[in-house]
Amino acid sequence: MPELPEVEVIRRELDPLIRGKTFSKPCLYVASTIAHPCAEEFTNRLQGRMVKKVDRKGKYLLIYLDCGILAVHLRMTGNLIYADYSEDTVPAEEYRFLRLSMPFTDQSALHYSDMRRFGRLWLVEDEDQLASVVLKNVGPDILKGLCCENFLMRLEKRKNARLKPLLLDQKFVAGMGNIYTDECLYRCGLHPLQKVSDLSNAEKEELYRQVRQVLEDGIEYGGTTFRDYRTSSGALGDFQSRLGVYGRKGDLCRCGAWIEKITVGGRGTYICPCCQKQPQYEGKE
DNA sequence: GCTTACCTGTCG
DNA sequence: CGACAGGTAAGC
Repeated sequence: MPELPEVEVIRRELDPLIRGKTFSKPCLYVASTIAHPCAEEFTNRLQGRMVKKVDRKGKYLLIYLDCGILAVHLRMTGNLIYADYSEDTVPAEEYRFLRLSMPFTDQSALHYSDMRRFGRLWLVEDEDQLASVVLKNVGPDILKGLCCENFLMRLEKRKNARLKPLLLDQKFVAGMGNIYTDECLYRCGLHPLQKVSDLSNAEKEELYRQVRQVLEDGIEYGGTTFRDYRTSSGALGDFQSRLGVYGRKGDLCRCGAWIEKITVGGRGTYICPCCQKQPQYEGKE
């Protein structure tokens, strides 16, 4: 479900809600939800821990505790739900796919629900373990640790890569997913199968700008709700109304051409065939 | 690289 | 009924 903007919207909402709260005993309904350590150790060690802040790297939500870090990856359909029982605002529908409940010592709780069960949580001891166990294949966060020079250097090392698979590679840069990658390339007028080596310097710099801009726009509009995405208080995103190509096969582009759907790297991919020209490569393609 | 696997639901 | 879904890891 979520890409960087959705996780960031959740982070901004969740941080003031749970900062300073202390976890009581969690209740785990689906053992596979916990990636590290084992289920029993996870619940034992989370109990009694106090939330210091909620952070993020790429698509990982990082809940810093007075001792250790709770990391969450929502994958496709994961949802974090904040519930305050003195207000009772969360609709029962949100609890259909409940996998883990993490109550606080007051009358509130953080729940994890996940229809497809792909999402995972980790509880690690410190930054070192976070880096080696959770974030070992995660590159710089696009909106945090990535200046233009760094981005251009990284592109230089991946000259032969095609744009869409590269942007989706979290080790290259962290945060882009299927929706925002398509939107980004559409805005740049670049075809997803284009190779890095064919870009001009100006196009590379524009790619850097748009990679960041499309994510910032997504955050500004509260994320994209295509199906399951909700913020931690159950709100829907609004960026879906501002998408240029994603999910819009058959619609008209500004230029008057029909938006098409193709497959790139096994992912459904939306393009304007007029604004994003198919690259013509010689030989074996 | 590509394919498969992990899961469950929805849409055509 | 098959195809597909916002993600990633593993195995050719």
